[in-house]
Amino acid sequence: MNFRQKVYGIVKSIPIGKVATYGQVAKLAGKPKGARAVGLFMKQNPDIPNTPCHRVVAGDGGLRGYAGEGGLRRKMEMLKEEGVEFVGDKVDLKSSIWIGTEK
DNA sequence: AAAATGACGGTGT
DNA sequence: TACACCGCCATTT
Repeated sequence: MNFRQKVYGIVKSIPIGKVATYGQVAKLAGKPKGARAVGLFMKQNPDIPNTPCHRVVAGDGGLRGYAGEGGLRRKMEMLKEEGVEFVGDKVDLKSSIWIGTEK
């Protein structure tokens, strides 16, 4: 499976009301340092209805960007609507971060 | 094949 | 805490 396929698969597994960081997704995909590549995939594939790229945020909880309509503003609204807790303009990671493949 | 780019992350100042 | 730099990865030109 290609790296980007893994990334999409992981992003699709993020539950509603939770978010994951680019670094976290990259790590789960097998590339702990591939956070940058993850963001690149999101930007180039925001049209995939099964890939909630808006649930992927930066390591500090800040929103880096969103290729869909409304940009970052819309992205934040969507997350809030799903139940993600916000602290100012950032996501409250300590309570809304997704524990991928948690065991 | 080589260089440039970008929705990142960590470290240093 | 805010800004600047460097290192990483995959894609695109």
